[in-house]
Amino acid sequence: MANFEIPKAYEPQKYEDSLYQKWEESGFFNPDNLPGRRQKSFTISLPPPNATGVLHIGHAVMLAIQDLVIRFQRLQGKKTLWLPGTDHAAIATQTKVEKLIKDKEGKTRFDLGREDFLKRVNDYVKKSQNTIKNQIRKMGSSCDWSRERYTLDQGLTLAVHTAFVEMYQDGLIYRRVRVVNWCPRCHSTLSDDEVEYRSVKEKLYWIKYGPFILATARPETKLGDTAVAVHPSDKRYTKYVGQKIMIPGVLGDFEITVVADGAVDPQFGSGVIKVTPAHDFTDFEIAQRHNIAFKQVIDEDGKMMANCGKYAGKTTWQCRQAIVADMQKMGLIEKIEDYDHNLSVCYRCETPIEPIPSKQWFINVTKPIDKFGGKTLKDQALAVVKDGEIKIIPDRFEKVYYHWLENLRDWCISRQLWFGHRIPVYYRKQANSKSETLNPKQQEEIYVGIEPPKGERWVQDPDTLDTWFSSGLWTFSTLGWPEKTKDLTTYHPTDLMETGYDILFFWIARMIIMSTYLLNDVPFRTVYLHGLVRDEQGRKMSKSLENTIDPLDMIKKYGADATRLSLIIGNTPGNDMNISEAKIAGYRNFVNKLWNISRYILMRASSVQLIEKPLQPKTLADNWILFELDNLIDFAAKNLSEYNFSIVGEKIYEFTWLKLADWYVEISKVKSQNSKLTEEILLYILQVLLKLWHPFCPFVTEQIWGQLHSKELLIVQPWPKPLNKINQKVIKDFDLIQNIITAIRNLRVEVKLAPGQKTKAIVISSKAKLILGQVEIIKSLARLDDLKILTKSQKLAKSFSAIIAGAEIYLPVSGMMDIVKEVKRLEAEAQQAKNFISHLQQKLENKRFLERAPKEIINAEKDKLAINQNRLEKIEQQLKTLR
RNA sequence: GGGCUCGUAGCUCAGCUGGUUAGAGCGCAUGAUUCACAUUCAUGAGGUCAGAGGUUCAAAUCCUCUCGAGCCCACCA
Repeated sequence: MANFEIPKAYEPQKYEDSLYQKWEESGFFNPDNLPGRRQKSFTISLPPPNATGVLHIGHAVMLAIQDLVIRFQRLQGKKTLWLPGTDHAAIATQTKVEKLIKDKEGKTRFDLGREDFLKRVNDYVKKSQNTIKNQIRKMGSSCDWSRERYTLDQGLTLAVHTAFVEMYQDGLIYRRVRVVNWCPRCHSTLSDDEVEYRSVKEKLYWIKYGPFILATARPETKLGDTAVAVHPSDKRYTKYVGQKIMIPGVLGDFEITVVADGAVDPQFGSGVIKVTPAHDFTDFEIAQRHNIAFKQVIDEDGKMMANCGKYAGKTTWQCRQAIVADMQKMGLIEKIEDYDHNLSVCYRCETPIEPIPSKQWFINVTKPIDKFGGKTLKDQALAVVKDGEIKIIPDRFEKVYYHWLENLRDWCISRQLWFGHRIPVYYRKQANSKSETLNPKQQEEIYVGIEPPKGERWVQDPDTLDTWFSSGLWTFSTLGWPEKTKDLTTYHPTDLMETGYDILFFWIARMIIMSTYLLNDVPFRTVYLHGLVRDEQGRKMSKSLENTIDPLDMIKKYGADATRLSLIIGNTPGNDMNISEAKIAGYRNFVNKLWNISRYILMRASSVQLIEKPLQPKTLADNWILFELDNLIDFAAKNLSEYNFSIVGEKIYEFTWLKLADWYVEISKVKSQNSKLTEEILLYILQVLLKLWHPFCPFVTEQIWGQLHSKELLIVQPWPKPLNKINQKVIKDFDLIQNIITAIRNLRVEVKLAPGQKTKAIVISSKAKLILGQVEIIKSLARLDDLKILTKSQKLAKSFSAIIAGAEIYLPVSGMMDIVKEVKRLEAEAQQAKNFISHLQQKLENKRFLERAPKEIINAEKDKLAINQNRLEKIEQQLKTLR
């Protein structure tokens, strides 16, 4: 016995923080400090959480998976870099701070002014940024904090400006008036992807429209109508096409043009639509095709403009009520129907979107780029996935990606937010201008550059860039781009991008677009998409349902290792997973089991040391467990490098608990097995197992490793190598021994023997020699005081029996025996065997089966038949004896 | 309207490119506690693999349809 004490139960809270500190101090999170010669690099860019965020279960999955991969690759001898950072998340952060100020002081950002407001936001970010970073540490994430970045820091800002200028110079960034998604609350544009849809019950108004009757969900936009459109082949309306018609309206008659356009569905409604070019995307396009004027009637606050007469100043909703009432009075409403409608809302504040015309900056995704041989941004982004330069897991998302890209329209990148990267564009104010704050967008003279231009009267564009513009550069801006740094050449392209499928478009696609254009290279080789985490009933977690699971609570209660295991095992890529506290508690139990297995091994070892020399297994059990371990090492390495995490976790779990703890450890307690070799084998298995488990549950494994008198931490150990010495036959042999033991235990329960009570047993088997060799083990694990082994069947006194493949087992009767019950049990078994035999016989009599099935299958079926026929025979003999 | 995922024991899920008498964990039942661990151990009950067709010697696994749950995309007023 070793002369040290290990606590009976593993208490993660006692060790985790100091272990993390030890790792950080070791410097091994930084690839530059890793020991040994490491040629290949392996890089992951951490998807940067919002700087003001707090760790939620979604982050926890992401961190668990990425840390698993990075730790595995580190054990594999790679130069591993996991680069962390935070995102300024322009719209999310600004919205959050605006709300805080509104709630506390009742002020808007406009009350404070740009400068003050930004100061408040930056202070808030600074204050809360450490929260998320420390929470990332709590998960055990082995990321290189020395390379940590923030999307608004100096280097990344330079990258953003450089990217903008380069794209502008290549003509890929342009400014134009178009109808854009406008959030009246944020007071900003949104990209198409930042718009979400809510299905709502609304009204559909059928209105009389001059000679037409048509339906609209938004009668207030009638004030901005300039045309009516019908389908070119719709004969009903041909006579009107090209005409200008006066339409009676609530503000008097107004003139519209009738146009024919393919966008109209003649089957739908009356086949006529009113065209409001300024406040509808389709209508804007129709108007452009037919050169129709547009009339803006809704302003940036979502209110009706001065040109709307008595409706001016009303919100669109108020205006709708008023205008409908007025139209009803005028008899212009034909009917009103209930209507299920998709309402577009802002993805950050849920405010309904108003399409309004506005002059904004866009990225042209369909312009041929000279230096790429005429390929467009779209083409390039499509090609790298189609050509397999980037692999998406699971691959079904590749289709989703193609579909999105193929339908991508120009990306609106300017935002009227204050928080974010200011657009590096400057306008020259006219010298004679009186106004101090002249709207720069009306100026003609423009300068686009990384640094502000020299000279007088230059005013910077007030707008900021879409937050996804800067995160699109994340994989390389964090490595020093636009400088040609050593990090950039060493670690880019990154190897893995691991994130939720919900930001495939927002982020993954944008990164690919930006990287293929700016670096002429992919940002990453593999994309692994995880699913959403839901509650145990599969519901989305939300505060209102009170079903959220806070990973920090779980870490406190069950430990980071258990939390990680529960998020990885049973989780497959692309599919949502359900999680419950019970599941986490289950893995807490497992972690404790691993702890106690180690405790047993360490306490029984006469000297604890790393096993470096090759082992020579002696017994059947030794050979068996080492064979299983060898298989496990290979299986784990292969599948982890292919990103099959769950199955690997399950297999190591099965090995640890069901094979090692339940069998080998129990066998090692048998007196006859008590040898120095057994101790060494146990130590060896432990040392291998800790390495295999380390990527999954780093804390407990590192803590146990600390007992093994290793010079170096577990985190930088080499991945284990299989011994490759073992004979396959041991599996079958050991199987028989296991089955005999289980069968006896089974009989003991059947017979209601007290667990502590020893009994006698007789085993009849052709493999008597094998069994004889394991007699001590069988006696011990099955609690026998005597085991008789016979080769041939012979007449025995009445006894309980278990007939298994390869052996007959008899338990002599002590006292009275319920013969009727025992006969019943055996008859049931006989019947089962008969059914199976006839099933096999049918199969083997089928000519087509014999002709077409592969030889191995046929032979396997024949073997099964023989075994079961033999078994049936034995059962019937026993039945005869009993009767 | 287009596309995708899922439907296997009471619950959560494994079962890959078709070939075991369909598995695991939790829960449940019975029993066990000096001897690493009750955050434990032993044993057991529980499923015609959503339904219907088809392909095949062979289908939970491949194809078609139906039903049910959910997600994504789309300019249908």
